[in-house]
Amino acid sequence: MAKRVLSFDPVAEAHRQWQAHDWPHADNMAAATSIMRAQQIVLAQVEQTLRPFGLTFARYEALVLLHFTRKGELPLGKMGERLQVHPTSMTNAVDRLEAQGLVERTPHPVDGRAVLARITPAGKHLAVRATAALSAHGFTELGLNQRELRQLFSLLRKVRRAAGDFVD
Amino acid sequence: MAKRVLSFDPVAEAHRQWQAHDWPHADNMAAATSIMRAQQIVLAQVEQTLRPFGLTFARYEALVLLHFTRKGELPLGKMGERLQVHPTSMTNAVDRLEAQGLVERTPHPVDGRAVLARITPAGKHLAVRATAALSAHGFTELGLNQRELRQLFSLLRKVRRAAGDFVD
DNA sequence: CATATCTCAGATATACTGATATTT
DNA sequence: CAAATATCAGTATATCTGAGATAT
Repeated sequence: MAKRVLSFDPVAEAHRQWQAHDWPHADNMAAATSIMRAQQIVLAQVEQTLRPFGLTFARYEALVLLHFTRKGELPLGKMGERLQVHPTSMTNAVDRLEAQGLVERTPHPVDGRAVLARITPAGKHLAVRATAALSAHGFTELGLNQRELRQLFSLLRKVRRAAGDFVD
Repeated sequence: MAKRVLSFDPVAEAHRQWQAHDWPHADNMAAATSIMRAQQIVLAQVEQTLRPFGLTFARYEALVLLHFTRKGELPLGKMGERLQVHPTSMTNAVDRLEAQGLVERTPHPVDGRAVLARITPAGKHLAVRATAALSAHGFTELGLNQRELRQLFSLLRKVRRAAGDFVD
């Protein structure tokens, strides 16, 4: 990574350009671009924090999802649905987690088509340790106070709902 | 993609779990997770919109950056710095844009080490058309009013500043 | 000589398409 | 038989590491 710090806000600069060129929806473009760029930055920090644990963010998400499930197991299809990833990507992620001894595949008790991924004791242990590391870096250094954090969550929730992430 | 709509908000559900397990910084985790997931959704829409133009979001960003530059040209290094991508990724992106006839490489007039990427007339034309398409979909369907858009921009700007995206 | 800019080769991660086996 | 679930093979994209070429 270049990792260089700019002396100006690139999104604000782009916003000025969109307005100067009379391109429509400049505020929308700026908000969307902000989401993209903030994610890029947060993801880079998160992946750096997870690397010593041998986890990517995608695999960490899968592991924590299982950890938070009552029986510690879910069909791969449900996991992909929840994490919004392609079925083949889920197969791949579980392949890797299984190779690391963090989850294991077991047959579904009633639906012979489905396969369950179940988190192992080692997987639970790593999920806790990795989350503690993220709490110490990455995920907690957003620079917002509690009111702002909740405001941000609320706004992005609207975005996600409008985009069809969920219905309620 | 699974493209299935959940009947609950997965981030809110995770937030409940973090609180129930007494994991610290639950509000921070929820906000960060919201950023990741919103980006995932917006990016998918954007890439779908750009596909007919033969562009990915990464290449679109590079193209628009050149389009917004006075002379329509920039050294690859500056582009990578601005877009926060690895030098080799920039080389790769310009390779593809050049193969599509949207940019061309020219030697830097004074610094023999540097290479300029310059947007072509075809590149400018495509940048305008692709942006119009994004204005009609993806980037504009955030589901927020103007006040909310600016609030979101402002909050994410704080996040980006705290993460060292820029200084002002 | 040390640094900066770009490129190339190789490795890894994710995603998508299309096809297939199995079960419902 | 049609639909659902998971997997596999092959392809594409993007990222990163490490090395090297050229210029400052």
